[in-house]
Amino acid sequence: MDRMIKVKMTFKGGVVDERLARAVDVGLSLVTVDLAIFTIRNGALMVLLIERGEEPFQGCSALPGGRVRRQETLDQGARRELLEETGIDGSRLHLEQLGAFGDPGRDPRGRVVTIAYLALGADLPEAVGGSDAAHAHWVPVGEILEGPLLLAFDHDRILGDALERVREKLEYTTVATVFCPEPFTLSELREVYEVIWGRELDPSNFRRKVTKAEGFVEPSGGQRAQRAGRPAALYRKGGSSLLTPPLLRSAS
Amino acid sequence: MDRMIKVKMTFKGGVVDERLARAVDVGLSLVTVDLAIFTIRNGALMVLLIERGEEPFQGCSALPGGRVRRQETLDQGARRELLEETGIDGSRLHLEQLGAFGDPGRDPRGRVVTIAYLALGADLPEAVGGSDAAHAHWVPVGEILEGPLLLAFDHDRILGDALERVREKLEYTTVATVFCPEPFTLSELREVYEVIWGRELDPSNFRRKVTKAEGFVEPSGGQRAQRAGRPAALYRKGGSSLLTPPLLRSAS
DNA sequence: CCACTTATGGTCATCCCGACCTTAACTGGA
DNA sequence: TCCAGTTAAGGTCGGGATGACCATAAGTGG
Repeated sequence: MDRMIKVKMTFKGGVVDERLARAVDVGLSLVTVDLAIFTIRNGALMVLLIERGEEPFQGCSALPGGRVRRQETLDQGARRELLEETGIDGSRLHLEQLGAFGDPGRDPRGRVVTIAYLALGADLPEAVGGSDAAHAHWVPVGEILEGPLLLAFDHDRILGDALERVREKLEYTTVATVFCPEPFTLSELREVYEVIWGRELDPSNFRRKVTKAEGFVEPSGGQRAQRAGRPAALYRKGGSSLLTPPLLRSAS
Repeated sequence: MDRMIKVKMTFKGGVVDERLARAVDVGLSLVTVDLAIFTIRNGALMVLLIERGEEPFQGCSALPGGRVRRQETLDQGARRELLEETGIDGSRLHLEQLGAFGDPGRDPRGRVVTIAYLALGADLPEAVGGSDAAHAHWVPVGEILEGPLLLAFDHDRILGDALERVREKLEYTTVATVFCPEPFTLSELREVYEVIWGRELDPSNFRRKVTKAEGFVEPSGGQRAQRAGRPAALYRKGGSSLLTPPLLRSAS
């Protein structure tokens, strides 16, 4: 480590050329954030994808994301990209780091390490503003993971990890409430679990668990008429973030 | 992004100077891996620390780690650093990514994003080989988090996150077995939980849970005499990695 | 007025869990 | 040799959580 290393790099139009590769030999890399943004629409779990306008993977779908800037934390970078892609400020939204993905070769331009984030929200807008997100659209998660559509880079893997993380989070935390616009009914909250876990839950037992768990939901008063049937009571999210006891997905 | 950006950087002796900061404006960063390596010795949870031989934080204790090389995955980089620092090949060892830490200012030399890893193992050697690890030593975790010893960079936070991750992992996975050299007794496995959770568990109830959980441990035959008392039966780790039902830390 | 739908609440057997007791098996000292 | 001490192993028992299921409430539209 005592020798002098000189590196000269040239960037043009976002394309990082081979000279970047030499820089990587001393530990340099591009660092980006990518976002797996989930919401529930029409009874399905949707993820926000953009259509890439440039190489590599031009025309492919990909998770939204971008480079981390100099003065910002990784969380701030994720929040900024979220705002640019969806126009959401992130106050009524759950955001957490998923992990780092940095296999060499995941980006043909050279070494790029991405920090993946998981974002969950209710009622995220259909038409997303911002310059980068001109071709952003919501896609059902089921269609991606089981269909022929392939995502750019290693975004399939990131999406798969994000989905598994969400499923686990529903068991041990109260995060499911962020999928529901307030106030919400217990049926709406139950639908969140059913959609994300892909199986039906007993309405009665679900109600018992949710109302008994301290700080999960609290009655907000009032009722809401459904299309049919008895009106449902309304609830707000409670103060707890951890769910005790947990609501485990059982085999049955 | 259509303009041409030229960056010239100079590195010497591992010190990244201010010219790196300009490179960061286009998304470049140093990427490192840091390892929180835990083992149990003398009834205490220990973490491997090194003494830094150079600025910044010269003389401070820090988690072992280093730069990610060009051709390796993040996991491979972590495994390589692990081998260099401990001489352990990692076959009888649990290694998983903890997360990325990249606050600007966490390293006074400039923007450095580190991918933190969690490593758990049994019987890790006291004297660690390798050039970088001349001053490596095991330190009880309790002394660090509650004592006056401050770690370099943001390694306090990484260590805290790693500790919380381990505590959670014991609840929902069978990873506790990697702390025990095989074959082990159920008392030895119970001590793992007691040391990491910082509370005592009922031996009888612990035995019931562990032996009933599918694939957690399996009898290996034979017994081992203790210093006093009835000899204990020996077990090996089972085939499951998920623990169902989980072994929750309760309030009582 | 009735069929249908959804919400809400209750029952009941089962399983899990924490607290506690009992017995087994071995060590070491009187 | 006998006994106290120690650890392992297994059982009991009440409370709580859970899943399966049933019953009633309270709306809708015919």
